[in-house]
Amino acid sequence: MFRGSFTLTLDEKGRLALPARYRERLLSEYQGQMICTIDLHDPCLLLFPLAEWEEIEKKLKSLSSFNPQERRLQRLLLGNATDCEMDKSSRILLPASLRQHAGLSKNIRLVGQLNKFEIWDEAAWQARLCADIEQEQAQAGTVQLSERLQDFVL
Amino acid sequence: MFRGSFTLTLDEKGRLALPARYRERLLSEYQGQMICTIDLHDPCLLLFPLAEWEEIEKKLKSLSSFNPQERRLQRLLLGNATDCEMDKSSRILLPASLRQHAGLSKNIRLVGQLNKFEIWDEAAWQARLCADIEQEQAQAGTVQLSERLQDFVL
DNA sequence: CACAATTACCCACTTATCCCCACAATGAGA
DNA sequence: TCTCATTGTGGGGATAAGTGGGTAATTGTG
Repeated sequence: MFRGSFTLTLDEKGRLALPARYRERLLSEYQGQMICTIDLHDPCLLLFPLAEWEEIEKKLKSLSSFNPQERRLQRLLLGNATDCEMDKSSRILLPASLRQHAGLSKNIRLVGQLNKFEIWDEAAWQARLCADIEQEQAQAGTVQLSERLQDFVL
Repeated sequence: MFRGSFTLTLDEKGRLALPARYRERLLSEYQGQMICTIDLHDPCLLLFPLAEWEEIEKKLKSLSSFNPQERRLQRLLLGNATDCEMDKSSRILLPASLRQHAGLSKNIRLVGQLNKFEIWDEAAWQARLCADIEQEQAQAGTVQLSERLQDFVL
């Protein structure tokens, strides 16, 4: 599982060098096959090892072609999913369209999220981080928690 | 399974060159036999490998000839289904009637959707993409999700 | 049967992608 | 502090992909 966050740089060709600490694992466990797609709710990209992504595809497959909401989900996630194979320098090439979606500039933040990574523009990430912490503190004890969070123990 | 999206161009003869990354698979696995038909809900075409299309035909076969809605579905999908065999340059010829239905101009977007591709006019695809993302973000947490989506985890 | 229109094949050109190498930056160990 | 090893970054050039158009073959129609 992936965790932690890393600052990286996107070079002029749109390539991203993955942190050295993940390389061996991504190569041996997943043959360096990665899938990158957009996030639906935040201005960032999602980077999955292929095997993990295929789990998502299984779920997407069972959604209805006639329910507009489910179809939209399929179209957005699948339509933007791009194969990104690691090159021999352990870099992946992010297509221009995806870079644009997440507003990626040169400074990138790669965030480990269990079965995937999130790819943020560094500035957007910082802003979001501050906003999230603020909101979490502001609403402490005041807002109705979801059922799952009711029983969440750290 | 197919995923990802590609910008392609329709030439003056109405031919579409399929992305190189799929060619080998479409040839070896499906002998280059494709079926193209219209989509019922969006201004785009659907492109199936023949073997995958035959699965759809099985389902269509089991629909009632007396239920108007089901009959309509049969008529639209089957009536517009066209054989499109890949030529030796891995191109398919899209009939004028289908091109017209999807409003295809020169710039095309081919979108992988598991067992099929969607074929969009690039401008229409962009517009739809923006609209979908907007809607997805706008309704976050506010709209009732379908049962399947309630527990959808990325 | 002949003609026209459409379709398939082939070749050539332009553009983009991938592979490789080189250098810069960083950190560890002697 | 110097040296070496590893990681991060940049870019040139080979190769393949995408595209356009000429010509031959096939189909359909009068």
